[in-house]
Amino acid sequence: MRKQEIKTINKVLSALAEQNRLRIMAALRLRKMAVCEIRELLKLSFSTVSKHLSILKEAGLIDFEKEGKWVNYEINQDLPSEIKKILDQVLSFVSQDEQIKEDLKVARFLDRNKICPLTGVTSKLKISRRNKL
Amino acid sequence: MRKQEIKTINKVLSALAEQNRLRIMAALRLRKMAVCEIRELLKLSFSTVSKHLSILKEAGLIDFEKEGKWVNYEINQDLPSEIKKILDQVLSFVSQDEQIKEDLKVARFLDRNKICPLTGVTSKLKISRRNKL
DNA sequence: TTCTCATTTCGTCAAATATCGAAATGACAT
DNA sequence: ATGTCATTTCGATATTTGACGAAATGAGAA
Repeated sequence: MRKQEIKTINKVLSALAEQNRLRIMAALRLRKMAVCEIRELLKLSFSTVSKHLSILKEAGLIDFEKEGKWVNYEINQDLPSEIKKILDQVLSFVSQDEQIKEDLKVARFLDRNKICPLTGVTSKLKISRRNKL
Repeated sequence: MRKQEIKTINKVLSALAEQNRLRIMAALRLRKMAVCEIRELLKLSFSTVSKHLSILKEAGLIDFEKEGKWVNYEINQDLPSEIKKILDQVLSFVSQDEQIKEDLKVARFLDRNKICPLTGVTSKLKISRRNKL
């Protein structure tokens, strides 16, 4: 079995080499968050946020746990120490960034119960479900 | 002036998030190298190698100096300490990789004077130059 | 000046990526 | 079992990226 650290690190670096995913990681360092909260923070579509999360998950950087109808994402607590060091360095560097600072302020006050019902995609769903029958 | 650490780190991470560029960085940690040596190591075309080098340069990770007809690339000695820490962590991690280990062995014995003249792209160039007149 | 040759730039192509809206999923409440 | 709702998956599209060969560049040699 050939050692392929380069593959591992490549996945991690690729996952981190995107602004929205860095914002997600920075926010998750503050606290665990549901997808809809992250969506509100980044102002992206659900599908896009979900994709970003799956990339971070695939790289082993984050994990999730289900809580009722929500899925809470959090930074993986069992990261290999070398990867953890890199992540910490990266996140401590971006913590100086104005956008990230603002994100953290916003994230403190995000309330999933207020944010999530307000997406307004309900009626269309009903119709398409009805057609299926 | 808005602090944009996220842009900076994004450039660095994007530059490092590619296997061939990681191989280049690992090799340059061993010693400075000319483009043709790097080309030989990676077995890619000159244009591709040149592009990789420009991306690493643009991210501030490497520098070059001219030496006669060669251009020697080397790791930037004046990296901000936070970036240097990240780079060191990344390179120390990949140093365990089999491909990288092999690269380093090869890099020790690469001789630019033997490698570079053997590319065999000469005659075509002469023709195109002649047409220009 | 003119030639040579290492390197860079340009144009193109295929593959990968970021994004979206629509539809599917799946857990909880009714 | 049915409906609701947060989330994921799918399909389409626009952009970016990695790769190449051909041509341009530019410094040193002749």
